[in-house]
Amino acid sequence: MDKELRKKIEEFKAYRINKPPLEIVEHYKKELLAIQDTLEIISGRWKMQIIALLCNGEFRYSELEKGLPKITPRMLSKELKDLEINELIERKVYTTIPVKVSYKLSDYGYTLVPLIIELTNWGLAHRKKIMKDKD
Amino acid sequence: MDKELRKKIEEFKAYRINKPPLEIVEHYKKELLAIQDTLEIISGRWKMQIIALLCNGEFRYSELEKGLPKITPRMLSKELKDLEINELIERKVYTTIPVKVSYKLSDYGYTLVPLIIELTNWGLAHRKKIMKDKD
DNA sequence: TATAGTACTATACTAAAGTATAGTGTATCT
DNA sequence: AGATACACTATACTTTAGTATAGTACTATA
Repeated sequence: MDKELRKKIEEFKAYRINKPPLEIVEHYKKELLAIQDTLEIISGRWKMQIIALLCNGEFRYSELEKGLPKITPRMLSKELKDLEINELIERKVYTTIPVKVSYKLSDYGYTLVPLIIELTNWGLAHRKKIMKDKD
Repeated sequence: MDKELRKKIEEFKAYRINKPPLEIVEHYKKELLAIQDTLEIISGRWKMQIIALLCNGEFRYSELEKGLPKITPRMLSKELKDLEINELIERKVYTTIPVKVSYKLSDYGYTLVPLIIELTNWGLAHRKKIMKDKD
């Protein structure tokens, strides 16, 4: 465990409160809600795969379909709509014939980067740990 | 958007690849899997609430029930089992009569701290943004 | 012998997330 | 007139997550 992490944990522990369980949950209510909000926005089978694609450029609907061969159109359009509602991606319609629609990560979408890095790092480390524990 | 964040985003963007969609998803396969692993471990209605409680001390099964009045015993014991399997929490049995069982966050569990902080901060900022956008 | 306390487990159900498959609207090309 | 391209939408279904409610195993105390 590196020094940076230790420090963060110690800082975090400084906020602990010594109260009965119900009061603790109440005390962290706002933070817990924030966590659930975030998780709702990025969880699910497809959200992060779509975000990963759009981190690498602007793609058309049909290109996204090619990148995710197992997604159904219903799911793809629903997920894109959700991401757009949360302003993480931008949808642009080209009035060519036939129409083309392209999607890209918005500047706001890129604010997810630190979170994406943490999710990735923790997951990679966890896999290593699980493997090591098996021996 | 602060300087730190900008820097992280620029670093992140340096890893972008210019390839067809299918190859991009393939290229980030390992990282996407890691993200899904992490999300699976901390997602759901109860996981973070339990973790939040256990960040603040050691609690008995019945105390956790009091902290989360709406959880069913089936869910509570299932979630605790999951968290224990992933070694995020430690279960200790006191052979008193009647038996007492207590749970606490493990040292490994505390490695989630940076992630918890990111999830919280992003969620709080997002709520602010959504509120501001409404005006 | 019956009741109570602790930490659960079992069974059946409902709700949410995701899948399968077919169809729509617009406009060009053959 | 019919086929094709693109970006979806509609309906029905299955799977997973979570809920409701009752019951178990152990032992002590009344």
